[in-house]
Amino acid sequence: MATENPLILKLEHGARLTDEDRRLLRSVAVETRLVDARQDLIREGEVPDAVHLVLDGFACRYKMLDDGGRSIVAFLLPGDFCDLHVAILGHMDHSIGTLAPCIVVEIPRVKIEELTTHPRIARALWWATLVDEAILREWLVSMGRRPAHKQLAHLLCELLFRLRAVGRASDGMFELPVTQEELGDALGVSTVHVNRVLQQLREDGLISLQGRLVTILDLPALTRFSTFNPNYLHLRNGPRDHAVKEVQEPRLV
Amino acid sequence: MATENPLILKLEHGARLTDEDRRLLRSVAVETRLVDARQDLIREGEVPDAVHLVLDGFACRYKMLDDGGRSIVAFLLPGDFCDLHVAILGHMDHSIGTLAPCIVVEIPRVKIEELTTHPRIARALWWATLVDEAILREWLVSMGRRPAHKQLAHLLCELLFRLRAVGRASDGMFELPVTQEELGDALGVSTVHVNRVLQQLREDGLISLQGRLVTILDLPALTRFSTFNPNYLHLRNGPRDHAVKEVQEPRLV
DNA sequence: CGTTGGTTTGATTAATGTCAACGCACGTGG
DNA sequence: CCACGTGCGTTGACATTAATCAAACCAACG
Repeated sequence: MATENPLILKLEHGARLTDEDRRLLRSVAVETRLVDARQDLIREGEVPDAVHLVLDGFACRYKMLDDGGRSIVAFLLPGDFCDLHVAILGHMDHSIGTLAPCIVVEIPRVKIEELTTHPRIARALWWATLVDEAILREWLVSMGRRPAHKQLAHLLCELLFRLRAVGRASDGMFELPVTQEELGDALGVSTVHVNRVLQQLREDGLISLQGRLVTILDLPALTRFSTFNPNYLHLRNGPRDHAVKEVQEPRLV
Repeated sequence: MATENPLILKLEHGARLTDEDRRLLRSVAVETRLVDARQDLIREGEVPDAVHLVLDGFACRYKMLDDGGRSIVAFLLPGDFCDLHVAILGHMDHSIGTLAPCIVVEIPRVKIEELTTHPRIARALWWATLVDEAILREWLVSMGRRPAHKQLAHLLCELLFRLRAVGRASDGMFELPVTQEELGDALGVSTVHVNRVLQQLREDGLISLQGRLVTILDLPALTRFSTFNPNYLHLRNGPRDHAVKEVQEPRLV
């Protein structure tokens, strides 16, 4: 099922979708576009009127600093929206760029408005936004209170869970098409330090790296080491676990 | 106008409210409750069904770490919602506690749903959520890429702008009823270091501290020093600038 | 007064940054 | 097929930032 639309796979965690919902969601992901690695999808200050959705690849939100440094504040994985919100905020306060080659869709704003007339989809999109926020909070905790090796270990756990939720990881293995410099920009740490910390995790037998393929060798140990608790991702236990009992839909908006 | 309902003052930055909207918003802020300093409003894991709104005082979102440390991931100022979202996510992935004595309102979920049937209010609440997210991103940048003194300076600039937006700061002065330990928990820095960094800012003539009263002595210099750019707060230039031309209301939800 | 919570100081150590160089794989043009 | 350039990973020596530990200090308050 790894080739199923990652958006749907993801949103299933946020709301109980009907076949009709799924059909509708599939219909927005038709006019795909292939974008090279290291291309900007949107830049800080711009006012786009379409919403970008990543269907495949690896992208990020980032801010440039005046000293030329870059701070990556989020990784965007298959199924992630880039700028669902920007219509309300007016202009982008950060940029979005690909890290690896990506398949993206540009969804016109009217289409989004149409989607959100469907209560379960609207709820799922809210859910996705709020999970993004929860991830930001957890990154802040990592950045502020965890030493670099635990921070990196925590990030790898998060990526494993998020990628698994969209069928992009299996058996503790996933692709991380990112340079150590980019990792450093996400961790707030120098490239040199990323390299050393990575070595330590390998020496400790927690992970292995073959090219850009990450293998989590001992997830329980890595989880313990980084004090990772997946609660903040608000995923259902099993992906697509339809056996969970029905919850009311509190149409917040 | 500093005693006007801070929620309304804040939301005016996010949408063009009508008198009717304002009347409605005022009506939710009636059954206020006084909460002592250092009390939890909600704890991680709980599933509250009311929404908390801070009307006065100083609160924070935080997460506890297993080593006993605390990470403060947001400051909640007058006009800020604590948990507008939690209905959708199910359970809290962090706690919320007061730092100073607070006046809070608990708004039942139905009331929120009623509010969001009004398009301008719905839009304003979306806006508030997205600004919270933007603030998180900026904190992440600060944490990852700014040395502690710039990080602290940046935070003070942010607080000045946010408090000014709700009429709680004037002339570059505002109350910061927070201990240095709590500041450290927010900056991801030890108490001792907060103290030293604070001294430096005072020695450099950028700020002054009399008790819990912060005075920004040289805002342009502090802004430059911390590379603060208020864009991410998405405030209108002048508070309540009704001269701005009408923008369409993209009822996202 | 003595206690308590918060701030301040100094000495020492640990984490991470910076600079500089090297190695290695890959691709490209001669 | 080879020489070279380029991007990325790796290493070592050294500098800086911030953590830790411990103590002193200070004001508020019962």
